[in-house]
Amino acid sequence: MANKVKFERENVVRVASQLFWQKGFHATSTRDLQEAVNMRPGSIYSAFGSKEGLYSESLKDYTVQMKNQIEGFLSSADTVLGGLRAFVENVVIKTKDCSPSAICMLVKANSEFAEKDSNLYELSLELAAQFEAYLTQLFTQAINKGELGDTLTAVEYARFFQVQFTGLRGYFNRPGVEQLAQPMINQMFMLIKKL
Amino acid sequence: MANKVKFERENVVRVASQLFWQKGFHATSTRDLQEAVNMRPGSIYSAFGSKEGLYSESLKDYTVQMKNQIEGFLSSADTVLGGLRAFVENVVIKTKDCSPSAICMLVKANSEFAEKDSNLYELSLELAAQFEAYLTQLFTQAINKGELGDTLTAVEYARFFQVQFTGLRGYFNRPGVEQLAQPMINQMFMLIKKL
DNA sequence: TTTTAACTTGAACAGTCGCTCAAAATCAAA
DNA sequence: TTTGATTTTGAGCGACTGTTCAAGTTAAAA
Repeated sequence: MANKVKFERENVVRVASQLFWQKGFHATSTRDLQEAVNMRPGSIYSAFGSKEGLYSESLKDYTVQMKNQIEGFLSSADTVLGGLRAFVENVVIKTKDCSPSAICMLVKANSEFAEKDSNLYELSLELAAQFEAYLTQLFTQAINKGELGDTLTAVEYARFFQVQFTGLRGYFNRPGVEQLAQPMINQMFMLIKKL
Repeated sequence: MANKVKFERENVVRVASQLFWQKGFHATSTRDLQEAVNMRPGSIYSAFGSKEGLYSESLKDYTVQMKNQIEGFLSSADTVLGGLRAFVENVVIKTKDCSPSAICMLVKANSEFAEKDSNLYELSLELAAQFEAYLTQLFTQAINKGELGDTLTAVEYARFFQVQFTGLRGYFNRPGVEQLAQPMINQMFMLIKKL
């Protein structure tokens, strides 16, 4: 005794995620979203509760997608560092045209939500902490496999990676510097190994 | 035969700058600004033309202030690198409470304005390019003074500095990681010297 | 086929947005 | 003191915001 939902929740979230990533939360209107996901306000609000609810689900999905992407590169690489390098190269170099922004959506979120007690700010912190924990796992593997020395702990490598990665993505969020990407990524991984 | 303006343009821009830096352009309403600078809409609009005009002037002022700050640290330091280090330490560590955000306002601007042909996006690019040119000057001095080798060119040092600095500021835009700041800054300047 | 709970629709609400402009206030020059 | 150009004021405009909900549509269960 029911009617079935006519939209695929995964697709809707993915489309919303792209729009939010591109324009940011505040500059994306609910009418922008309605058009992008082809749903009327009532359906959106019954499915996600609010604009904030949809953003929340979009940001969570973004981090899942990012981890999936890393897993993909890891599974077709000989080493953990090789997988991470392929991931960084893909994000910084190859997706310049098809990605809504060079800057990580998590970083954008952390930058946009200023009030320290807002739900979305706290969500961005939580997801960033999860991602750091995930990276720490990967660097633990890299150390155990002998790819890296143990002058730094895994979490220290993870922090260093994040600083470099965020810094690079910010730097390449502009036109005309494409040819600098590969040498700077080479430098980044050279530094990781020499730390 | 006239009336004189009753506000000090510099102060108004500085206050507006803090608010924009904290909340971002889209999340700052003209009524927020009116209250913060204690001016009525008519006065603001006759002085700055639009919300965008006031933001534009605020962002320009921000970069001037940042350069002034660097000049201050340079003039009371023995070396260029020492001055830059004092600046970085001051920004990342000491201003955690009194600064609207750990993240550079220029980086926030570059991240917020997605449309590549918008005035404010192009302004953020222009100011970032100016800042890179300024840093390049400083690293040219550092090389000439023998503080750094010349395996990298001045502009390459400047790019490396920006990536590190932006990455660090992004990483420290969260609570509970304060004690990591000094070691990571030490690491940053160790790397610059060893490049 | 009828019933009925679930889903979709889109007009519309109350509030906020960036911004305008006629009127009032101000003060240097005449 | 009068004049008149300039600045300040704040009510209010039209557009847009996030969100609601009564009415319409759908399809599984009876």
